[in-house]
Amino acid sequence: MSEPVKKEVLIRARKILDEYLNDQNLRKTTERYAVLDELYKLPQDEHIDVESLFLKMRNKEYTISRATVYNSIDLLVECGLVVKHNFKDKNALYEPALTYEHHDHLVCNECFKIKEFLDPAIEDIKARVGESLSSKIKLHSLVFYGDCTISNCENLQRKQATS
Amino acid sequence: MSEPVKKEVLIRARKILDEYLNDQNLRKTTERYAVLDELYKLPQDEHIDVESLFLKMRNKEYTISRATVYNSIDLLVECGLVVKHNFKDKNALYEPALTYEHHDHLVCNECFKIKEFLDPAIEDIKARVGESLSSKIKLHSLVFYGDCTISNCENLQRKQATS
DNA sequence: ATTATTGCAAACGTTTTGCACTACC
DNA sequence: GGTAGTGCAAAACGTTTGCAATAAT
Repeated sequence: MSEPVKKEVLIRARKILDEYLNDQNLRKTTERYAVLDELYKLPQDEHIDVESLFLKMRNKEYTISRATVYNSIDLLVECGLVVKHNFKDKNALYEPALTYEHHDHLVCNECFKIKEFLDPAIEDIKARVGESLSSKIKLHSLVFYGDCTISNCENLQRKQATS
Repeated sequence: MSEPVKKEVLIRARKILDEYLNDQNLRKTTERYAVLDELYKLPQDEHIDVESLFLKMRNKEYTISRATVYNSIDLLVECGLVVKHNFKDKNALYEPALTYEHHDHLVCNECFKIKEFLDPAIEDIKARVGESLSSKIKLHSLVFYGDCTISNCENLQRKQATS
């Protein structure tokens, strides 16, 4: 299993949030930092939805409301500390933004496991398209959906075992 | 403004639906063909959501229910005649699949206009990623989000005029 | 005639909102 | 002390579901 983000990254993320809240004259509430912490504690390839994050936090020391999880996570997306994904047909999923290089996602059609990849050619496409359609492209979302070709995929086996 | 799909394409689409319904032993209801027709009447770069399609059809000769629009459109996606998109934060949007070559989308951050593009390098990325992550990639979704660099973008002006 | 499909309205799950209360500045 | 932000519950929103009525085979 992949490791959660290093402590230094979390510290850097907290600092960025500090600055953002200062700049925007927003208040430094414990809830905002708590949501940041929880998201940055996720293992590398895990993506979480708001409801799961809410329940997870409720099961710990936190007393936080659903509405505040929604508000805080939106704020974290705005200041670039968290990335929001809208994969096919699913609720929004979130992951920390500072942790690793920018990456894209491959969703398995069979077990729904999400794998990450990085292919620099996407930047070339972005440059060409931005040029030809007169747009300064800020963000992209690239998702592949495929069938696993590993003969006994552990994710699929685990999924079958539980259903 | 772009033109709607040529009549030949619609005829071809209807034929494919015929065959699909035959093969699957499903019934040829007027509603299924009506939804297909309406979607294939859209101008090239227009994408529509279920509610708008439902209202549009209700305002015409059709008497169709929301549930049937949902059911029919799902069926059309399954048989490959219609493509479903999940752009950031928005409801699902649909467009006819047979009309033009496969293309991807650039969403304007300012006016939300959706432009289409085609860059073959995406297929190279797909091949590399499929190989390295052991997946037979079937589908992809590539969306760029950018700021328009056209000095007086007509879409933006139109939007500002109405707000 | 049989039964898949429809239309409607109610139910569902996620997200947003309104408002009184709380805690940050 | 003033007000941004919270918690809660209700509302809103897109979508799905159950079921009786309808229409395709």
